[in-house]
Amino acid sequence: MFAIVDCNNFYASCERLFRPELEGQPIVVLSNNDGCVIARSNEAKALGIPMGAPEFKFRQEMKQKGIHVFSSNYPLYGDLSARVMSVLEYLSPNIEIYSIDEAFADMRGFNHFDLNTHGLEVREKILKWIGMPVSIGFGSTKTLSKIANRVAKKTPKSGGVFVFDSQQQIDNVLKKIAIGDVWGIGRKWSMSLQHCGIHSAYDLAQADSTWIRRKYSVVMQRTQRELNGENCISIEELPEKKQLLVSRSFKNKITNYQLLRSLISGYVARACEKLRKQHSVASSIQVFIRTSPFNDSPKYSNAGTVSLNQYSADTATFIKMATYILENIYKDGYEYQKGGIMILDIIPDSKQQLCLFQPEKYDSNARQRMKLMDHVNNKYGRQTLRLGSESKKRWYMNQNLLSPKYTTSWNDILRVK
DNA sequence: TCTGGGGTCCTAGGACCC
DNA sequence: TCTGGGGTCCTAGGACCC
Repeated sequence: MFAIVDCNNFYASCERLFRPELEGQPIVVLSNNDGCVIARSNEAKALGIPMGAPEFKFRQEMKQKGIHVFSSNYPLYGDLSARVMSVLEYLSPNIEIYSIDEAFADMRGFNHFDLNTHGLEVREKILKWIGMPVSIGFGSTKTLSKIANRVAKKTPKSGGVFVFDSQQQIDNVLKKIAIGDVWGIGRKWSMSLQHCGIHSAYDLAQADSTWIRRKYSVVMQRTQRELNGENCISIEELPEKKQLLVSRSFKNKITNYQLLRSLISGYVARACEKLRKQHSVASSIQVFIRTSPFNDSPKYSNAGTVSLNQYSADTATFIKMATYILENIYKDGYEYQKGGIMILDIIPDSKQQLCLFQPEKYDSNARQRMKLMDHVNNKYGRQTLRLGSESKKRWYMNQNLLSPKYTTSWNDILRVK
């Protein structure tokens, strides 16, 4: 048995938490750079604001309809997420944090529990202690628990919790779930399946398995098996990242190499922080830059990768590599709209193969420096210590509608009269 | 004027090896 | 005239997720 806990309209709920007067009001949260809508409260959904809507196209409409619009505030969301996750130990000892607002729980061994009651209790705790509304679904596979979660969310009388218990009940629900709403079936596959007469989750469960495998892939076949109660996707506790990506769209188009370089350096620094935080090292880095795909100005996009013959997590080393790549792919005369870096070939620090001619893990001086830098930055805030090549402002983004960092910044703490 | 960011897994095809 | 069989590794691209 699995459970999935999913925060309702997470980002919108976070913004509402410190602005209780917004309860019942429509809210949307914008992507980085205030580009497009990435989260909506139920009220905003009801007013017809689509997911992914470009902000500038809907600005008038949102204003007119009295929708409260926020820039995304990741320090706030990250902190509230961590608080919600910490309460989940009351649900099960074995939790997999699946995304910022979702976690799976391994419910094996809970056979003698009344899962519905148990779920309702945990839901109540999270609501009371954190103020975050969540939905919880229980099913015999991850895919079925996702569907149970959907039922919990859409059925008010469920109280936010739904448990699949009989096959009859599963069949009845699956018949009502549109194929595109199944976890693992996206837009492309959904269209194709419907073309073949498969319209509901039930249809997919009943379809010929070898045909699914042949026409699509093992991936979809797995989803089908999961719908039929066969466990194919297991719980993984905090899997380490195999690649790390940091990329941003720029506030204004960039035509200046120096600025681009300093931003790219900042991205590298951020990625290396993440790398060290998960106690890993890596040997390759990729840098990419591109012009806007949306306008008529000349298009250019390029990327380059370099590898080291040694593993490292040293920011300076990776910045050097990134700069080398950038020098090679940068071309004058274009208006760059986006750039990013990817750290590849990541392995746990403890498992690295030492080099025959350099029988030391990455340079111990560098290691010391990074340790110090992380320590200072954890204590006094990001970029308190940074490398000279990094831009002072790491992101170069629009965030015109940003809410305070209520829970992570002393300066932003809520004042109560 | 203005269109997000960060991940995973699988497959096919090419280069290369013996 | 006729030119094998069995592998590995890497990369790019396409699907998916939140």
